[in-house]
Amino acid sequence: MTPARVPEDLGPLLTRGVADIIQREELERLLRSGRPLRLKMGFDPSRPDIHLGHVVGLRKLRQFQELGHQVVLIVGDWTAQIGDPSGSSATRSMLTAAEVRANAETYLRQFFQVVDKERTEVAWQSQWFGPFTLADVIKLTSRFTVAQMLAREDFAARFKAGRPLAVTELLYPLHQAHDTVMVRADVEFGGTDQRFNLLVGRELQAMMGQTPQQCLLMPLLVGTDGQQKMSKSLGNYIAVEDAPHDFYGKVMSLPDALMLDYYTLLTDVPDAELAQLRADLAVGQAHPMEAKKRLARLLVAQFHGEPAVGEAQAHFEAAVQRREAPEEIEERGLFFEKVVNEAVFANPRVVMGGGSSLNPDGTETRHMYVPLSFILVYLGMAPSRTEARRLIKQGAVEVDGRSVNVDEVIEVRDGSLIRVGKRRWVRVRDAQS
RNA sequence: GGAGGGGUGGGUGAGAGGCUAAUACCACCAGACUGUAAAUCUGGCGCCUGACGGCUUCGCAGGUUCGAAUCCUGCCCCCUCCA
Repeated sequence: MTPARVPEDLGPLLTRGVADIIQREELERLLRSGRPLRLKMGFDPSRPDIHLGHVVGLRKLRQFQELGHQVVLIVGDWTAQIGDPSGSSATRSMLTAAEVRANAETYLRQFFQVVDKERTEVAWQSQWFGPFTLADVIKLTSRFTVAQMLAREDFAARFKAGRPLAVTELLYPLHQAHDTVMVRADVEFGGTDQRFNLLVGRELQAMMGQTPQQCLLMPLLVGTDGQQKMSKSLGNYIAVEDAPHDFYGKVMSLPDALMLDYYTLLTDVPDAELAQLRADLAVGQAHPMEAKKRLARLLVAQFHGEPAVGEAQAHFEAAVQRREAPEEIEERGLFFEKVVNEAVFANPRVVMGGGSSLNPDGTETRHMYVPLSFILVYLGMAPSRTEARRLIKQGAVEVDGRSVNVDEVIEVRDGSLIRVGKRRWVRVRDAQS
């Protein structure tokens, strides 16, 4: 086994993007020993999409790999098939074996965008939990007391408050600890919210005669809302596989206050430079927008490659900053005649109509005269006429570059361009059937 | 098995017979401003109606009332505590 490289300065590795290390001295000692370490990280295959929140930890893994350490990824397939009644959140449903496999595949593809595949071992939890019997479960659980489990603050809080706490939830940390024992982890990586689970791993290892793993806790990345941790269920996430221009846009929509966290946790921009940037931003020397654009470029490059950057930024500048109509506008077909008929039927007192006019080049253009609110609903740009009217009243709608009054009967031609809000555009086509 | 608490608009959560299409906060949508989809401010946020106005909503089904999310009955579901 080739020994791991030992950097002179362990500082950056162990401080940047690290919230806490349990037994830092011990971890340093291990790193200096040159022995390749087994770095454990688990994942839940019920959520296959990797977002930037996960990337924080993956980058840290990668940094360790660069020194020659080995990642052991635990696929939580067994747990995922059992389901998770955790906390107040809706019960996570059970997945079938096939779903788990498909999700794992997706996950791994994204995982290896950051983590080095050559230095990764993938372990499936069902390898050891598959043959687990009730006797094994009892043996495992008998090593712990309820009081130990209640040491976890959120368990204790819920218990004390009389809120539900499922028995299986108490088992979760034990599963994870057992995983640790099975792969003989030297270091386990996880978010700060995983602290308790990782600690249980240490205890179990000690009981089993293994050296307790060191725990590397990563800060939780705040999501695009600027409030809560990034998570798929909160919808405040930026997925690794978001299309480049979407990805770029989402980064730009981050509250300014979050920028430096993202720089720190997700890029390699040196600490000194970031300190300077922070100072410059504070006194107005640096422009927040420029700083954020740079962040967006760095991240797009990281996940989509350098070539995608220019296009993503150009798209943002045109669509958002200059509010130009996008290059490609979605076309939606309407059957003009039918729309007119139905609109007349609904509002017999309003004068409407349709027809076509001759163009200089001899072609014909069909058009119709109908209240705009109808058209917005037909186009799916508003869920109801009431909502459509609201949008129009608020001045959010433009047809062929003209703003419109509420329920004015307007001319819509085959090819008309309709804009709702700042960034929803549709080109109307007469589908004629 | 016993006792108690609760189900309200996307979420949290007020309301306890008319003043309530239903407080507030969050989310969301729009507008203004700007440096962006940041921040801030303003407006909106059931459906139908050009508008006046109308209609349908508070777990489900009935009932009492001139009038119910609010009271009664039955049912379904959730939670807590004691066994």
